[in-house]
Amino acid sequence: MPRYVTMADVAREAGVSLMTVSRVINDKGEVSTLTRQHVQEIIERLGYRPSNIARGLVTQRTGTLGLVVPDSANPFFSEVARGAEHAAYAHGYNVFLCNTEESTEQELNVLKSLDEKRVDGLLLCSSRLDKTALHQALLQHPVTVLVNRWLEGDGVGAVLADDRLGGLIATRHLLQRGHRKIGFLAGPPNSHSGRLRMEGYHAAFAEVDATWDPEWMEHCTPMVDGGQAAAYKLLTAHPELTALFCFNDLVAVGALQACEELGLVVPGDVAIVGTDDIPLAALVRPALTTCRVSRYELGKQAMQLLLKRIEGCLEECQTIILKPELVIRESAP
Amino acid sequence: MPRYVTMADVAREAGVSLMTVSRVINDKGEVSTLTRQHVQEIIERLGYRPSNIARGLVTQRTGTLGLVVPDSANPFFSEVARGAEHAAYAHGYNVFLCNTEESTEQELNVLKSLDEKRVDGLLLCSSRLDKTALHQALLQHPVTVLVNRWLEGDGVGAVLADDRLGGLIATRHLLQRGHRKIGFLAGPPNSHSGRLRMEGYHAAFAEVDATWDPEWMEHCTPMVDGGQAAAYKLLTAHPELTALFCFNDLVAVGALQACEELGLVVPGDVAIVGTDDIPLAALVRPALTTCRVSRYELGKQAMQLLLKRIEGCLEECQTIILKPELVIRESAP
DNA sequence: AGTAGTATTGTTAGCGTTAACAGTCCTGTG
DNA sequence: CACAGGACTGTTAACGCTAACAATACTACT
Repeated sequence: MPRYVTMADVAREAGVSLMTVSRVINDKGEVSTLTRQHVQEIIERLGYRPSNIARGLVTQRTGTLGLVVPDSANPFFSEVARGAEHAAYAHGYNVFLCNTEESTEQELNVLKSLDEKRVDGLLLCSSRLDKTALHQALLQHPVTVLVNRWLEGDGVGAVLADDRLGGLIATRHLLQRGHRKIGFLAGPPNSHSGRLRMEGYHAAFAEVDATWDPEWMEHCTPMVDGGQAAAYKLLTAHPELTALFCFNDLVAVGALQACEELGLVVPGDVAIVGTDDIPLAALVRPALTTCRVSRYELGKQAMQLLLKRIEGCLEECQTIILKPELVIRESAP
Repeated sequence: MPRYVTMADVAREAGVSLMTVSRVINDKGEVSTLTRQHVQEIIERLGYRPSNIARGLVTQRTGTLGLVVPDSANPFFSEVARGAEHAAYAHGYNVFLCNTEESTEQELNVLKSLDEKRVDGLLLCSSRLDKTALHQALLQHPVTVLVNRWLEGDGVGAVLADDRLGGLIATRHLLQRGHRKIGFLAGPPNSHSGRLRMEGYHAAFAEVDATWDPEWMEHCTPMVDGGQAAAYKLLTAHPELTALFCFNDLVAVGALQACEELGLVVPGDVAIVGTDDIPLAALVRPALTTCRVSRYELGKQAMQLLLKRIEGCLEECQTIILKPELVIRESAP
């Protein structure tokens, strides 16, 4: 088993001290160009790679960040992750991308594990933990930024889409087109975004003095089959519904499928509005009307906020709120 | 800045030696139940989390694996990643998921960075590096498994979809339906899978003594817009084509869009076969006929192979080949 | 030549953990 | 009662690196 080449090997080979090699590696001035070149040659020749873990032990910084998402295969989060990773790379950080698989238990596991890895910071997307559990978990971590989740009180950063506004403009659009009986596929019961969208949904009804029925709402897993099952149930139980507002686009695609099964034409019989504008939204037929916040931007801004916080900006770097816009396509013209 | 709690803190508080705490943490027998409980209490109370990096320094194992993919937002790789992550988690490992953004430069960066992080093993998907560069890069890494890429010679593991067979059965299907002029959207020129699919594509023609024209092939980026542009070009230049075989499903979706633009009906005017069976494939209209290898399985098997290799199985744990199957849908019935 | 100042290099200690070995304290046996 | 042998606990020295300080060599002056 060939050991890794260490700095000591390089130093011996080059006939200089450890510190000189260290200075060359970290480009900390104070080394004559001659020795620098010589050392660099040896490094090259020996294929030396400094050990980040030894370095981390002494500097207390690992150059590593944690990025926690419910499901990295979900196009929403994969775009957020891309934005976040780009920003991190640009600053010389690496990222641990962790899935919670929508399970709070797994989420706690992942947080613990990132803690033990001594990540320099944490980007936590759409946490499903309740307030106290989240608070408790974050106590351990030095610097954290939440995405799509608000936690009152102490200094964690947050980047949010204005979900209430999203629910509002989506529902308002449907009401403007004359719909009055609008179902809501609400996603997981413990989703914060889901609750805010519901608020917006209700607020839109209030704006036009229309009333809504709590029976028109149905929770579901935030995926295609969840949306399909919930839409099927809702449309069967409430044939009076002429529109559906959906927790996200995958759910909306599920709703599309349910309509097809039930022989309902979209948007003729039922109009459908999704949320997120995932790539798929434009590709399904009919293409989805949906509520967009740039996911890439969300991830990028969040990571930049995290990096600023790591560098000590705490007062000014608290919360960023991104406004959604409605993308009107065929499913609810 | 509140320091992390260290093992020394726990030891002092509990009135025992460092080693005793270490033994409790690692569950290495030889500790009386009484002290064990006592120490565990203190650990709990102090919220102690062992430092993986200090541990890594002495044990020479980080409990961390590298997973390198061209684009984690691509549904193909995100499923592979899921499979791989699950397998890794099940064995107590964490995973660095890294994107190469389809750039060889970025790929080298990422590999270097993982090396410096001292990952215990490396899963490298669809590497775009050429033979010597790849070989060179892997010299540094202790244990590696390649996915979707073959590298002759020395001991790296590999998990492959039988891409040649995939190209063969897809093209054979089209030939059986009477198509004779079949275009090929070949993906990036340096893609190994692409080359193998081309072989299969040619082999299928040979089976029925038909001939193909090299002009029917067009390279493209492996994404929707790449496929669209290439399909547009190909179908304009060669109106005689009645079918397209595509590097992957995203490319196939692009081809679908190109047909729409050109007023060509799928499958009536042009039949389209994709590869990979990403979730989108079943959702677009017309739904895509495509060639599937379980991506989740691919990732899982690859990770299991990697873990076995880490544990020392080198002879028996070389190569796994997964056979694809054709999923027939509307785009090429 | 002597000296202050600067550029360059070296030395020491310690980051938080574990491997390896060295005790210490029992318990049962001859 | 002495003692082997297990059960438990402690001590020491790394792991590979950098911060902080110490030493040396060189430069340009007076």
